[in-house]
Amino acid sequence: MPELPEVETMCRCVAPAVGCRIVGLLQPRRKLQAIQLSPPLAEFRRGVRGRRIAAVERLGKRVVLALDDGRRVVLEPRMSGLVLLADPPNRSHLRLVFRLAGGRAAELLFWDQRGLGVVSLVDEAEFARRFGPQKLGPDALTISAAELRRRLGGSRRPVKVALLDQKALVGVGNLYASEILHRAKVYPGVPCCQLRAEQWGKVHAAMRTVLRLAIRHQGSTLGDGTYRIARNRPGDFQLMHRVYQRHGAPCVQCGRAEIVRIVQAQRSTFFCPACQRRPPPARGRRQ
DNA sequence: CCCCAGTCCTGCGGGC
DNA sequence: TGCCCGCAGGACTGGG
Repeated sequence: MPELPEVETMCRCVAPAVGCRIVGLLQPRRKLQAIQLSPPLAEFRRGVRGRRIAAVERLGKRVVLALDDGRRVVLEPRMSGLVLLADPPNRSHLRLVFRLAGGRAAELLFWDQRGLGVVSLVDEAEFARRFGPQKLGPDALTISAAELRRRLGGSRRPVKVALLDQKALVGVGNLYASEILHRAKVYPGVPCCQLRAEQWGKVHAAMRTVLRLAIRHQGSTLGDGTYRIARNRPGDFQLMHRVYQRHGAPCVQCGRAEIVRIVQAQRSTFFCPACQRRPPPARGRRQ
């Protein structure tokens, strides 16, 4: 499931598409549901044909192609999508092919096994409305510790659930949220409003450490194997996971406890009960 | 506003 | 061998 490190890796891999002109758009129709395209294919094709790709940018967990007319193609991999220049995991789940000319890449591909991905062509106004700062918070790699605390510190939600809120900050998903809190030694169930400033500092530092390290390792390829990088190779940050999907295994940090799996907001959370102690109940005030 | 539950989708693994 | 079910969860929607 592509989160910030995986999407950053995709953006770096498709950077050679910058400068290319889009000369065609194909939607291979196999026995699969079509992914959500907005606007629909014919209008989308008219909109991108002849346009030059001026930039490839990451917006949280999305890949954005900035076109030379000011419009943007926003590619959302969601659960199992990939943005690639070549060598998708297979041809049967290839959803969208941008034919390119005049540069260093021949095609830009959107591949998606599960088909939950979404691809949109938007003008300036629609981009601001759907993907602007009202909808999406600052990037997890550039937000300051103070801003993180300001945006989440008042919430009564468990900190792990709040880290996934893309209105507060973008880029953190289910996998990295568990890894971040383990490094920060913060119990995932603690309400945000009970975290002290010093603990927000630790969460912020751990977030930067984990995400940067994961980018260096080109992201995490999980058991389903759908996440691939260039030349159809897996990432390797999964080899460095300390808690995610390691329930029942000993904690590599303390060696004293087994990693535990719980469910929060219908999603799996993994943590070490020794390193990430549940804080004592608040005292001193009635109720 | 805040927060939760349901929905979309496909592949896979468990149970029988 | 095959079928059904549950599960994986990012982002959106509807409702309390």
